[in-house]
Amino acid sequence: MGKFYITTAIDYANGDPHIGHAYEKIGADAIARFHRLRGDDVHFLIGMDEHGQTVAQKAAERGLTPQQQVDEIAPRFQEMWSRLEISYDQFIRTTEDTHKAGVRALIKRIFDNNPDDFYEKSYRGLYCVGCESFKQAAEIVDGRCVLHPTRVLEQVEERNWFFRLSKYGEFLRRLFTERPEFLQPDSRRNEMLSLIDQGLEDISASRARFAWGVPFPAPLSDGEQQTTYVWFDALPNYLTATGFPAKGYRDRWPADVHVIGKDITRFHSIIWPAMLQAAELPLPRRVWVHGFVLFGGEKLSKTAGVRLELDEAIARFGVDPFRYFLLREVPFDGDGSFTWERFEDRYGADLANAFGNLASRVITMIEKYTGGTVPAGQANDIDRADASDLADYISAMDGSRGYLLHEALRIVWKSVTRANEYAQQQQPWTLSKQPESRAELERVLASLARQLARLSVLVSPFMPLKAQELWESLGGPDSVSEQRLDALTRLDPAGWRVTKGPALFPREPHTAKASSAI
RNA sequence: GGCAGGGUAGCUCAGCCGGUUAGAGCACGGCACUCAUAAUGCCGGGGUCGCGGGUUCGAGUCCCGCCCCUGCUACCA
Repeated sequence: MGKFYITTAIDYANGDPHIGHAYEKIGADAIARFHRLRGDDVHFLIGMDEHGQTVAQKAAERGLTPQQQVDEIAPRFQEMWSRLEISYDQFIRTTEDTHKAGVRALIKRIFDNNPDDFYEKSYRGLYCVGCESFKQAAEIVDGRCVLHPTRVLEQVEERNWFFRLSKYGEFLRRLFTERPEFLQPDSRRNEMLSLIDQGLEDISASRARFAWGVPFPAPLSDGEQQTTYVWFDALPNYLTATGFPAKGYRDRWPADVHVIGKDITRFHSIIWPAMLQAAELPLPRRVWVHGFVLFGGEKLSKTAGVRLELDEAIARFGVDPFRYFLLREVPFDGDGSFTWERFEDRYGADLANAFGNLASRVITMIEKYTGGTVPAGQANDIDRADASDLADYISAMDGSRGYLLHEALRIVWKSVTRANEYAQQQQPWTLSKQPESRAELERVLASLARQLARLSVLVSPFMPLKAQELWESLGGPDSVSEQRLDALTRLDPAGWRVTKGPALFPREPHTAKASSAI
């Protein structure tokens, strides 16, 4: 029991939300909901990264101001997150005044506490006018930018503020070594350690070339006013969202976990902690790096034409099955594939047949055999086996071994299978035909109802709507989200009035095997 | 190129410090059952454990070489 501040990467306002964005939000949402089930005071942050050249450029192309452009995109993300039942508590936008003020305060704080960490330096590099950015050696072939081979790279020199990241190599190495949970999975931590081994280079903290951003709080020595560069603008959102530097930010900061994609590991595990250390502020407790959703093994990318419409995926079976599928099929510590075939298999096997049908058969039997009231019964071996699974479920969800959401779902389905096996073995339908077996029948139905009630709670972080639907169908009090995991082994639905509703996960005629065979 | 991880049934994967007939889920086949969304349960078929050497009484499990895949190798927000 305590506060739990969870964040996701802020999304760049240069397009619509896609499945990659959705995967991260859905995973973080499951973690947030899990913590609410534990009784934690959860604060779940999502947001938009709205500054930078690309946004300004896009806006210019459309004859809009950058602000108009981002004002148009942010609501589209928010609508999608609502649709996906993402239970965020706060939606931050880097164009908010409080964020901009917070960024400047953070930078000033570094100037105050470690004045040597910022210094002016001329940055020389090959600048591609096509990309409007400096190019690294790997992106240059025959002296030309690989993306714009017809343009000539310009040798450009720019004077900027630099941040002394190199100073923090040893600090970060100790952080990763002494607090291995800080950065997970292990593979990501090892990559960052090897990066530190290679030696960290200082990074620029301001830029002259674009104005759509936060004015850097200190002018250069010649008086030139520059704009805060990406790291110092985007990363602090997690801190500025708490109100920093206003009093009270410490009620929330530090974040308990930053949930991010593997492409931005370095920013969150190297640059961000170094910035905070330079400002002498507490570091986040952990950074969790998830993998990517591939589409049939291919990376989703606009250029390669590999894309999957979120709308289409949601429309297929609804929001909850989509959430379930992503979190079950794509391991949260690595990459995984989305395929329609797999989605249909999972929906049919796990949701319609195993889980949905379990709910259906149990509720029907209670209606038929005990008049719709859940009978009373003592805990049995099944409850003990479920309790053991519950412990595994918690350890897969609480971050202690990483956020293994796919693992948690696998464990829940062990319980689903156990319930179906139990029903088959006990055969309440047979018991119902023998008046002398009445007590036995009630024990069995009570057991099945307990199992189902627990399942609806366990499944709720992943499928909040369906979990609530089942909870209501069982006649449970309040809402499923108000239940507590620590009370789950004592959860007793005896006396609840069940109501059989429509199938939880209807099997669709056109996906049934019978119709696919001609 | 360097560093890291991986290549195990049709598919997705488990197999810790080497030890009897290599496991799970899905898919597939058969049987049972009827409470249920033609759902469920039980049984079964199916694997040269990337390739080639080596160590060992014994190797997916250790060592060497090779092939293939993935990630990282820093200024894109």
